[in-house]
Amino acid sequence: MLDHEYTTKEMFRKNFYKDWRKEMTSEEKSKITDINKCNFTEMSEYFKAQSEARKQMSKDEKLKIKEENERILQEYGFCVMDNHKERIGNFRIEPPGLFRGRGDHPKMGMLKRRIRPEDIIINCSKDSKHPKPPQGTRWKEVRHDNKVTWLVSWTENIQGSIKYIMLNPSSRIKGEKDWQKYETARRLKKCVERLRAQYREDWKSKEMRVRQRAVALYFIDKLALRAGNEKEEGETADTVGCCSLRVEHIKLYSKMDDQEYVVEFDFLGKDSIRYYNKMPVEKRVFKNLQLFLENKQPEDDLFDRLNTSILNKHLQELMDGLTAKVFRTYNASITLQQQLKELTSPDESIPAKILSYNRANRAVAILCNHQRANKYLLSTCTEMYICALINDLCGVLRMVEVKRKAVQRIEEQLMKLQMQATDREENKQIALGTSKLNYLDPRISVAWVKKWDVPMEKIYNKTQREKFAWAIDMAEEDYEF
DNA sequence: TCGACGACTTGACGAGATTCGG
DNA sequence: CCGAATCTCGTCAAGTCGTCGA
Repeated sequence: MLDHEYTTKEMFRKNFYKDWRKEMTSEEKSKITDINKCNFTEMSEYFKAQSEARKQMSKDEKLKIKEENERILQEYGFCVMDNHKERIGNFRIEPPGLFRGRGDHPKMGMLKRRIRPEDIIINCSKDSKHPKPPQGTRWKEVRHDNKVTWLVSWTENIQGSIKYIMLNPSSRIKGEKDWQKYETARRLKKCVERLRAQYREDWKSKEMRVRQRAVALYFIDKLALRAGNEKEEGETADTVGCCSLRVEHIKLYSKMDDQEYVVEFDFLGKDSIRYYNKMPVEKRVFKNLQLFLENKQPEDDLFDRLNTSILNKHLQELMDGLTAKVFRTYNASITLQQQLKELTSPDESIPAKILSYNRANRAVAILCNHQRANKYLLSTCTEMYICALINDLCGVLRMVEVKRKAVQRIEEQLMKLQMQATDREENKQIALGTSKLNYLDPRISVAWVKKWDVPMEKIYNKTQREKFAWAIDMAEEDYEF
């Protein structure tokens, strides 16, 4: 880990040293008294050499390893559920190591223990043959709970939370759940205008808790914020979502440039990814926010009469199965559908259509704030490279006398390059994967692909096609979210 | 109502595999 | 066929949300 920045952090070193001491013999304890005097480079070099050796392996050796991995997958990577052989998601146990939280995590550097058979709970049906524990050991428990989907669980020692082994996204049980999720979002589509009218009405309520609820819901709907559960202080990095926003996370401007009633958001969200946004809001929202801020300190809750449990109970009353996160799914999917309609032109080429698709996908990723670590410098180099390539191609086109077909091929290649360059340029800050995998009803994409005769694999790779098999099966070109 | 706990989804990230131009 | 660029896929942390008992 020595190469990584976090090993220089005080918290990381302190936590690591504290846990390390617990593992020391008394002799080591008296000898090793200061982490800053410890030199780990020899170990570091050893592991670097190992990874170098791995890179240098011959084709044959690499193939051997690949075959061995495949054998392990075949042996441990599958189970039978309801008479179907299903792929298991994460069948390898998590190895020990030093915990790396994200952001400013108070527990970074702590020792993540090795998991032993005695930590493991197996969950299977009574009559099934489950894996035996290694010789001379035993499982913590073997149970038969058919109300849950996990096959194996254990308790992790950093946060004390439970970890699971579950099925792959391609499995029936995950696919059905996914489908259900999008069906709930589609039901929201049918009543969202009613709900919007309702929360706008609630902005005027005489009850503070109702107003707070209504403003929070407006943010969740309009900005696709997450619900924002309370977190235990000192246990995790300090991040927030909608309901847990604090006074210090927003700023109000009655006038900014040419806009009125602007709210500026600046906070760390999930995974300590920064959310920064300036949004003009309606006057009534603005006035409410001013009211919520009255007589509060920066570290006070913005919505002091609200939490996720209250909000979700309210939502449940408005629509069966409705919770805060459904808004993210709904808004992401509806945005994709609208954008696809808007951006796709019937007579453009396949590469151009794919660019349109990615642009629509990108609009959603931006809505959901799915950012990518900034690799600007690197990208700039590739951009220059691509520009050079394009120039070369143009030169070729101008200078050389070639047959019609060849010209056409080069032109196509040029256009494809340009499309890809544009795509890459626009993609620098934004990661499309998460929204594609978790928020976009796959049937929208399937329908689009069928309608425009775009090959499915241009949109979904192999794993994605497996995960969305249900949708590929189900959706025709006229599917409407 | 409140907090703890349990189950499940969502998320960034990086190593290794694959692709592609020369 | 080689090396760089890109893609894929696994990993595991960090969320959401429901339930349960006091």
